[in-house]
Amino acid sequence: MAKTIQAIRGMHDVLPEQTPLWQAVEATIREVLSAYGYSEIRLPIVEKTELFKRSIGEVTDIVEKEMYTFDDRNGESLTLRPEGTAGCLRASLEHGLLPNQSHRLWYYGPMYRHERPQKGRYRQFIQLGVETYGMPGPEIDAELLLIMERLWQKLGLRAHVRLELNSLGTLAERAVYREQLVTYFETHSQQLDDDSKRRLHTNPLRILDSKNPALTEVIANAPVLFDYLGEDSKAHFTAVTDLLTHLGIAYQINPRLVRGLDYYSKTVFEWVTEQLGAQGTVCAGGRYDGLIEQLSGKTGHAIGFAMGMERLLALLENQNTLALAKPVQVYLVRVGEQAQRPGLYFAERLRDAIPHLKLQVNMEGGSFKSQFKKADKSGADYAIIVGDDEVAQGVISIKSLRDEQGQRALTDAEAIRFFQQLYL
RNA sequence: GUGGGCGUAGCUCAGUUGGCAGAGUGCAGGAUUGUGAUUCCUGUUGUCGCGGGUUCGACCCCCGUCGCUCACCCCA
Repeated sequence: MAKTIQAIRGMHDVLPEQTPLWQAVEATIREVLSAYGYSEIRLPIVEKTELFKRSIGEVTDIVEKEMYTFDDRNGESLTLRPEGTAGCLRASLEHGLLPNQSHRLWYYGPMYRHERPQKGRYRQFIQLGVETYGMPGPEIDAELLLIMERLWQKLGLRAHVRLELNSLGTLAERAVYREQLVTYFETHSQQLDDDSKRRLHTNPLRILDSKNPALTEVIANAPVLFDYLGEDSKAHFTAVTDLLTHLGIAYQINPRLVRGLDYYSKTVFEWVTEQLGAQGTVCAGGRYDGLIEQLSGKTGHAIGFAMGMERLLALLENQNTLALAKPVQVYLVRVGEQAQRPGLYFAERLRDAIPHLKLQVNMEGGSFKSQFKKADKSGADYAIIVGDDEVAQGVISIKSLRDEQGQRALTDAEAIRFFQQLYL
């Protein structure tokens, strides 16, 4: 058993038992996004390493130690995408969707980060990404949150998530604040733990988010980012919160909310839950106006978010709010030499008559008993029986597996009509 | 990268101060020569994660290793 090849650590199979839930969630997501006029964009999973280094930030953990990077045959360094924003923006710039245009886009697919797996954190994980370009005003910030609000409600998860909100200001404003913050923490460095001392040089804003209770006091007395924001940033943030209030979306301002990626500015947000242990962030995002200029040299506006699908599914597994599709509605049992071909032919006629009918034909053989067991296990509503007796009499037998309707013998045409009335 | 817990049948898990490897479930067959889900009977599944050591003897003790899992870090 140990010799058989296993999946790569942190990369999981979604088994048939789980796929109906995934499909239901995916359908709900498409429904909500299309209600707001968003278009799907499909992007490569591999990009040039340089793209991620330049957009995410050279000194972030993702770039420093979590990327799946390898050399192509021509010696060029390539990387399995650790997130979607950079690739989406790259594609949009490359194909002239930017700048000076507005777009509302979404994508869905696997991302890769070489981290130690734990609950809600995997090396391959599926993200839904939503990105919008060309809209500087606070209304698009609010629209993204409205989309999520609507999605939570459709999924029956509204009570399980909380919206936290903050503004990081512009890159320039944050740089000034960052300097002040580093100075402050340096003068209090004897009160910092090892992790925080390390962050002082990598990502000092992260210290504010520390889980160490010993740091509560130092953090509480630290300079507050909001005081360093310019008039424009403050007005933008106020407008966003005002819109949310009037649209009836509950939120909490979290002045210590700091996104991990370098490119964020102004509005940032996280939807968090208490139910997933340490990985409580299910959906997060923010504005990244500066990244467009960074990658293209031209100014622009962008805001988006990403949602972790495995985390969403983990939340959903405790619920029972979605109607899941059955893989099989009707199961056809064939018994006896004379019944094999006629059973198969009838199945095709039935599929012609009801194209979306989910009809499975038993080909495993076996006794009546075992075929009925499989019919029952398939979850089908009805079993169709084609046996030698039926063939001799020119009929098809139909038996309900979910109630006490009993069994009936019908001609082919009657049987087709019977199922048409039920499923067409 | 660091630390804790756990690896026994397809699945969920018992097990013994070191002495023939178990149950439930699933699967197959039968009771019912053509009828599932309930009931009863019978049968079936193992390199006890892998490698080494100690021992007359190791699923059990020791060392190493791999995997899973949870937490730190970080993030969706």
